[in-house]
Amino acid sequence: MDQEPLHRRIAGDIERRIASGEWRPGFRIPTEAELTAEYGCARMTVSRAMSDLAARGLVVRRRRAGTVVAHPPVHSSALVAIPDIQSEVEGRGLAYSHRLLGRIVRPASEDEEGLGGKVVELQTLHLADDLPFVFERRLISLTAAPEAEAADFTTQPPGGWLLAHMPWTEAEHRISAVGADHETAAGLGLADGAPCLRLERRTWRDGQGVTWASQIFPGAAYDLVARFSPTKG
Amino acid sequence: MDQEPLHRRIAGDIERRIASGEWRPGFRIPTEAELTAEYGCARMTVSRAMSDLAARGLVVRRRRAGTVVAHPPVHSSALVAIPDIQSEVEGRGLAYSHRLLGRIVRPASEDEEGLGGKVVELQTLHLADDLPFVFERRLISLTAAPEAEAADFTTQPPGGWLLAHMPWTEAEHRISAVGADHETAAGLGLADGAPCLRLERRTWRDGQGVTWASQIFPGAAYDLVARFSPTKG
DNA sequence: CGCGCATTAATGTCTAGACATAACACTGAG
DNA sequence: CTCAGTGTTATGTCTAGACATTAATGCGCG
Repeated sequence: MDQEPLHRRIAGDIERRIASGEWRPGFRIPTEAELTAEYGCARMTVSRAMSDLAARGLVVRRRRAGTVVAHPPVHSSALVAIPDIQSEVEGRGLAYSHRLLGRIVRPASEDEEGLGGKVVELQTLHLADDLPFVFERRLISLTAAPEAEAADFTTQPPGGWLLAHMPWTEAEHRISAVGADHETAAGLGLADGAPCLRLERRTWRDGQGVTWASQIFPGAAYDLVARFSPTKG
Repeated sequence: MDQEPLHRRIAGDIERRIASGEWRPGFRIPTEAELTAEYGCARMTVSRAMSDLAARGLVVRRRRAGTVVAHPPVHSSALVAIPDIQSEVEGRGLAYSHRLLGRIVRPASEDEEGLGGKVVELQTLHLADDLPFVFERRLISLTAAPEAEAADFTTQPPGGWLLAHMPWTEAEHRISAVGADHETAAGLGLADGAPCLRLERRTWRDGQGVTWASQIFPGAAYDLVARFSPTKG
């Protein structure tokens, strides 16, 4: 009944004392030598435990000065995960489906320069149990992904196709609230101007724009939710 | 000019090959024995490099089966950081200020049970260069934070006060789009029903509810934005 | 007093082993 | 053919050392 390796137990002991508030930020933790004596093990074992805590940002280590409990970051620290639509729908136990509403190939306009010369423009409606869930407008760069011109987006939604075919190296998300325009409202079955959550997503691969997507969720039906604790990455 | 420790160099070499796409997800990385021979070092050194990569989620290690490049997570993987309002405003080079619009102490209602018996209810308006930026409603549990009854929220906004006085162990965020109700619209200087971004935040300390906050941003004026690359945590 | 230098206490890296453990692969019995 | 046992392989943990690096500290000199 060993189960837990020693270095994990040591790290856990320390973490518990930090989480409980017994050791507040700035508190200087016992040295490796002291912990080595306390646990009766080799220094490397203690060292590994402490390095792990340092890597997770719970403590700060400095030579000669010792190891102190880290001050929690003041900024950010709070996140929301943005799910893949299909996983999200299926995760709620609903049947996922989608309909391709429009598809044209056209030259990129001026403000879409990053996507190169030619793009595919798509309109897709994502449904959960046959009810409209998300209205998506998407541009895919044919410079970055020429295969997209031949891809069949009626069987696979464009997001899933891209995930499989074009890994990205950089992305930008933008979340905002908008009133539904006429086309969106019609697609989602809402009144014009109804509040909706818009998620814009742009991705690049090595500096070349790959895709731009605007996904619009009915405000009443969908929330982005995240639950987390500060110590867990 | 050594600078970089060997284990870091090894991990870096591997990471580069993963990032470049040379080693795709599922690819089986050379074994520790092979890398040990290649770099002419002890196995522990290679092991540490690989453990670090595994801890960061770039590779998956299994006994006997070896180490393979991890498949990027389908869910999450995409995040938005939620900033502290004051930092956000000041980060844009604007002057931050706030006004306490209302403050009462009352018993918690039924659906606020998690907050305990008595709560402080606050309405605060956050301003950027004296223009309305966020309308915030907040409840603070007096069970979890009795000092809140005496705190002066006209000098320090409740979010900042809590950050300093009550560290949380768990939090939940919820982002949604709503139409501005009459009170909110008045505070922000919008028309009733104008689309707004609502950020709800609940925090707990050891299972005891600490606070609930609803922050409403004018849809036209504010987006949550995040830019990132997949390998960086 | 203040400045520079040597001391030394702490972490950082690395080695060459050892044994433990998980899981794939094979083999022989039924 | 199937299944249980067994061997093998790769990772997981741990040790007892060694030397390197950093920076706080104290000390002596001017």
